[in-house]
Amino acid sequence: MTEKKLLFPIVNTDVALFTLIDQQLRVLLIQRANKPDPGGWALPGGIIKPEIDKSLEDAALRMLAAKALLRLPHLQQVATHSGPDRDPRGWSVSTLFFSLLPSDQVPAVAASKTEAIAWVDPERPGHRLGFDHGQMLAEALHALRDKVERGALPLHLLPARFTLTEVQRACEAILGRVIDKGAFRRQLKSARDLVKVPGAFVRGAQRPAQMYRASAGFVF
Amino acid sequence: MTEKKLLFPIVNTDVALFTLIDQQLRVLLIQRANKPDPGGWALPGGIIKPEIDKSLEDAALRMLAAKALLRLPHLQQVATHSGPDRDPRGWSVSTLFFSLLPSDQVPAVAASKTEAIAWVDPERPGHRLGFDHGQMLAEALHALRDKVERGALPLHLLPARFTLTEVQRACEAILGRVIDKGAFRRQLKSARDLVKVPGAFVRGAQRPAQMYRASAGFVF
DNA sequence: TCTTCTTAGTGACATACTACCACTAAGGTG
DNA sequence: CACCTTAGTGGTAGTATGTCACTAAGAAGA
Repeated sequence: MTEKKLLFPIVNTDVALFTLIDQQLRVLLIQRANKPDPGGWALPGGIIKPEIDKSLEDAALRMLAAKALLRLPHLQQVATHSGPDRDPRGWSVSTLFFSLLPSDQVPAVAASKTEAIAWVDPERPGHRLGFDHGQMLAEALHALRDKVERGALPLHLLPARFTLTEVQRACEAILGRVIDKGAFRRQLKSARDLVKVPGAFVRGAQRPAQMYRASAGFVF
Repeated sequence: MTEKKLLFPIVNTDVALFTLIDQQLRVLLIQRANKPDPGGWALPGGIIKPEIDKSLEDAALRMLAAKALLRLPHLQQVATHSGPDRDPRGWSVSTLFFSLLPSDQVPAVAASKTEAIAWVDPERPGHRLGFDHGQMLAEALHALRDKVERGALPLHLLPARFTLTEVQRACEAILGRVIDKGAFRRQLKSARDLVKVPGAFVRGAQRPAQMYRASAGFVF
């Protein structure tokens, strides 16, 4: 570390963007093109621009929008990391968010000319993560699991219409364990988060499955 | 807002410091002496100093230490607020923490020459709070309640040795409702957070009460 | 046409947990 | 020594949850 530390802290955001691919939980990593640690893999994020961002959330959404995600259905703060050494450019503050991307919108996330992307298993990212992003990813996953464990339904991972079994599979992918169908559906009924879509069924080589959508006042 | 906005965001911390006074939950407010909003009441906090602080937590502890609190037993992040207008000095980022002060250390917190202090009911602060500190206080209280509701024991609010009834009163003060003694003590037993202090009893006009202390590996 | 297979969807039971309440224990007080 | 107060324990009932069995409704194939 030979370069001079900045006088003001660097303020940036990072997002753990989760989705489902083949009913498996995946998180978005990007391969850095720019100054610190070029070629390294990291959570998407970057330095905020006070002249255009109205908040940290705003900044995080702006940076993801640059990666072809116009509207994210959800963004939740996890924690803020800080310190003089976690970013080689100097004293930095980084607010971590997690977000859920509907599985049918995965193709909308594309690699740019300069940055490669990868959807990886959040428990075994494979790529060595730069900065303290390994720890951050673990925290984001923990926050997501905790929320689902407490009964929140990760409907934002699914298309606008879905079956109850799809909701169950999404929860199982997040929690990493199988859930009993009967008990799970009991919970779904007691919560008021789901509404039947009349006449909409998924057909296959079995009994058709009723489709549902998130109720009006649903918040994850 | 006529003054020019700063180019870099202001980074500061705020702490909702809770304690028990007469078995009631109280939070520390200070009366601002300095530049923005002099005379207004706010949560203790301030701008970090990258040259001496090693993290946001470090900065928060340093500012509280200046108010005669050398060692705080606990500090937990709640959320980070941000935006161009929440602080009149310009675009700012503020990380909110909450902390618990043992009730027997309340006298150690003293007003300085320039700043008055007040211990107020977090649900009805009485004083109008500046910035967005009203909202922040509500969030900190919610985070504390949520944690206790999920079974965490607020032992840091109590002296090093305490009775089971004192633990129950502390939880009741936080949650704002009475708790059944039988059910509460069952929970205490199943958790492994408490250890009897042999031979230590509190005597009064009734059966003596066994004293306990936090177990070795206890974390709030 | 009818059998079989697969997943949707419901219900029944045992267990675990918890709210509510009653009871005994062990001091002090008058 | 009767009585008051709080400490501490245990029991019961109602609720929530895990486990599992069963029926429902289509497609596929003999």
